[in-house]
Formats: sequence, structure tokens, C-alpha cells
Amino acid sequence: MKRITSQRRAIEAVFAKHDRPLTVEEILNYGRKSVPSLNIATVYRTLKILTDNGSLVKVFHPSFGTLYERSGKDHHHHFFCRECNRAYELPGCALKVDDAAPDGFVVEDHEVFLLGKCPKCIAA
Amino acid sequence: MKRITSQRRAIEAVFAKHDRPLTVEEILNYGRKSVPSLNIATVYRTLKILTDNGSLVKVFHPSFGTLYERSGKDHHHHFFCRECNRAYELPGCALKVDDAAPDGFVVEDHEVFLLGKCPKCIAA
DNA sequence: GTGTATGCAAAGCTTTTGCATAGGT
DNA sequence: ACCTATGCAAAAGCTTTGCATACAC
Repeated sequence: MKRITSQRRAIEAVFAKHDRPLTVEEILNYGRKSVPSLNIATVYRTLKILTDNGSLVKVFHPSFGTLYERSGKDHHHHFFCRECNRAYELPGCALKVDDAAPDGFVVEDHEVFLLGKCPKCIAA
Repeated sequence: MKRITSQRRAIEAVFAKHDRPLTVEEILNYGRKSVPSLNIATVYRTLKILTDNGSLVKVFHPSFGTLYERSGKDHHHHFFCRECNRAYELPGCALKVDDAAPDGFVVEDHEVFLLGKCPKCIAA
């Protein structure tokens, strides 16, 4: 990626505006609002580049597959609302990492997914 | 599923023998050892039935997608070895569930994935 | 003007489905 | 004999890739 195109800018703007894990479809649809010609192949190619260079990280949703979010945030976990299917980032870490695995396992990383109902859907 | 076929028995035997989260491909290959004609469509259909009736649960591996494991175990989490790519079940739960999400979120379920090196690969 | 990134279409994978038939009951 | 579950092949997602061309530089 050596040229700054309108497509590339549109995709980065999507992440700036919607700062949460997004599906490829969300990225495509939001991006098309500013660049209607935006193609799904371009989205995938750009996501790959941004993931490879560390700007984005993948998040795996139990039912929706791969989501993408901006990197560089503090360590956090994810909450998926079963009602509205939106992904949330939750600050902090409630995992007792030292107790998480038996002796003999070397834990280098971890991910925590919470599933339930978000405040919006409870209020609704 | 109202009939007990050799395919069905073969698939259940695979889970009995390899009591850890398995990929569809692993299930197919292991199953074909006893029923060579076993077809991938049958595997998917059987996995769907066993998942729907609660005998199996899905486990989502960050890179390998959906794995299947037998249900009815105590609450546990998963460890994925980055070296040998094997999935382990870890007993217990080191998550402080009450602290996991801010007020306003209702946490119904959670999953924890640990990534690192397993004892076998450390020893090797 | 040069060469990269895009759009389009085709191809790869994984998973699902339609249909004729083997085989469990 | 009946009718479900299977195998096969086609289809339906999702993601990647080849190729001509638009466009950033």
C-alpha cells in the first residue's frame, strides 16, 4: 500500500467513526457511504494490509466469524449482545491469568468473550 | 436422527476416542478409518444434529474456525498450543465473572481462550 | 508517464441442500 | 415394506486472486 486512495481513506474513516469491532459487511456498507464504488475485494485487500501492518486486529465472533478492530488499545475483552448482535469492547481484564492454566502450560495470550444482553437491549 | 447407522456410530466413536475439541476434517478422517465411505455432508449433518440436541458443543478456534467437543463436561476453558495446534480442555474457571462486564450488561455466558505452548511442545 | 490499487469476475474453501437410493427398523 | 439417513453433486456463503484499467504520484 504505497498510495493513499479514497477507498483506503474511507475504510480508515469507518474505523475512526465506529470504534468497535466491525464485520466486513459493516465496513463495506459504511465505507460505501463516502465511496459508493467501494468493492468488497478492496475491503478484504485493505483489511489484510492493515492487519498485517498491525493497524487492525481480528476478533472472532462465535457466530459472525471475523470482525476487525483498531489495534493499540489497552488490553480489553469483548461482549457480544445476543439481542442486537453488536460487539462491545470492555475495558480491563477480570481473568486471573496465573490460575488460568495448569502447571506446564505457558500462557502467552488470552481472549475472553462475554455473551448476554447489552444495556440498550435491556432498556428496550 | 431416528436410526442408528454405522456412520453415526463411527462419528460418536471418534469423540469417545479423541476426547478433545476436533475439527470437521479430523472427524471425517478419523471416522473414515472405520467407515471409509463416510461423506463430509454426513459429517456436517450429524454434527448439526448432535449440536442441536445438546450432545456436542461448538468451540471456536481463532484460526481453525469451528471445532466440536462433547458436552456434559464441567465448565472449562480452552488452551490452543501455537506449536502443535492442538486444542486442550482446561478444568476450572479463572474468570472473575462478576467483574467481567460493567454495570448494565447482563452476562449470560462466557468463553476464555488461552494461547501459548503446551507441556509436550515445551519438553520437545 | 509509471506502476500501484481498484473493480469486476472467476475461482477456492467451507458448509449446506436437493435428490435418488441404500439400509435400519 | 417403509421411510430415514446417506452419498453425490450442485449450490450457497465467504474470502481470495487474475487481469485490465483507473488514478495516485
